[in-house]
Amino acid sequence: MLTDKPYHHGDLRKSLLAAAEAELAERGIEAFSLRAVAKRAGVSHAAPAHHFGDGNGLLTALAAEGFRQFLAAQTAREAVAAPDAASQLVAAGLGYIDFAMQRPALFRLLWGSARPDFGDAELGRAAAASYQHLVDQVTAAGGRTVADESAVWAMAHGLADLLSAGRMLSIGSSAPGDRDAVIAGMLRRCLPGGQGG
Amino acid sequence: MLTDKPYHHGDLRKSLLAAAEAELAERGIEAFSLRAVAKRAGVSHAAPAHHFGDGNGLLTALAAEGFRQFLAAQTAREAVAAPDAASQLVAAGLGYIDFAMQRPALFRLLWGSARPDFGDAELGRAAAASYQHLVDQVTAAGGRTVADESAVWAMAHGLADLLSAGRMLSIGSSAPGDRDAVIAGMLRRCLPGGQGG
DNA sequence: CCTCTATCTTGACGGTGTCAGGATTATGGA
DNA sequence: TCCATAATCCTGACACCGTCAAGATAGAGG
Repeated sequence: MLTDKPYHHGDLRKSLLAAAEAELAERGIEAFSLRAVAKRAGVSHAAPAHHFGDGNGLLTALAAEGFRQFLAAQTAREAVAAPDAASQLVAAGLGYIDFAMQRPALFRLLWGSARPDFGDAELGRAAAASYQHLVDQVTAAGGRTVADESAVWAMAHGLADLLSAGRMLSIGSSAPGDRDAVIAGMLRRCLPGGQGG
Repeated sequence: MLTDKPYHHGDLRKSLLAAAEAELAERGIEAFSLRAVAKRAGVSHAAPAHHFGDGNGLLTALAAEGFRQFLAAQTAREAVAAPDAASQLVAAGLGYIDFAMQRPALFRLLWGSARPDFGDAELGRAAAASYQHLVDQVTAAGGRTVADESAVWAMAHGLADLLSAGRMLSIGSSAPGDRDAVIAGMLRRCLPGGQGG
């Protein structure tokens, strides 16, 4: 059928995920509305239930996809960085922060929301893959202790959270090139082999 | 009148703030309900409006009070730390993280929510005081650059956010004493005078 | 004592998530 | 080809939510 509004959507699941991310970006996680997502996708208010169960189910699926893109942002930076382990680890941190600044709403969903079900298998795999990547990078850079691993992570995450929320204006308002250099310097302070810990 | 339910509450404003924090801790910011706060305070659903305007107004007032306690958590750690500037700065970081772990919901309200009105005068003062304290501490410790200031902040904030959300189990699950030592070591990596930046 | 104001309640409105039941379309075996 | 079955989507309903309007009650000041 080629009417204006076919009863079956085609790929509603994908459309709903895209609409959900757009709604998230425009209204924020705290004003997220399942009915608004359905309306944006041009579908009835109860349609999402057949694909995701409830609102948290939709956000769980979106978070799983988000974690994959989060990891991709890190590997994208690594691909254009120097091949030594330290540079690769710094590049991963820059990718971590890229993602947070370019898609702050999604970053919030991944790290600052209780709505996704982190017991979900698919989300669990995506999140674990992203964590494993961190561990591998730190190990390759000579990290041995828990502090080695946690330090770079916390530094990258702290910068990502503060910058994406617009709370760290001193760095956030500078030009991207300068910003990268400053951030890289801070990440390097946390590389394995630092004092303490 | 000494009946069971006097028409006037006495200090409803304070009761509502306490009820709001309890609701926040139990249900999270994303499920925060103004009516539930009113019910917990034993008052009608529209009563909060007379003291705070709307829901965001209540959360704005709660955030202002939260920032004061946030700063107090830092100075409490400083009071029992060595007097040199570096130790004081590390102590402030430990207090930052104490607050996040002991009152995660409130920490989320301060740093991860769009609901408080950060243009509000009282909240602005409280937040600025907390930021100024950081700047003073870093300056006293010999910090000169933006990176000096941002590095300790980001490290403390990253640890606080990840630990309070239960995402950094390697450190979060260890005993408080050991945890403090590890965290202090990581904070020291970010002290002014570090390489880079 | 009486008025004025602050405080709190009740009632209503539209919006939201979720469930039940019905309508429409695709699928796969006869 | 035809039809039963499943998948997909819609309509309607319910309780809860935030907010506004209007009324009731209590305190404060002349």
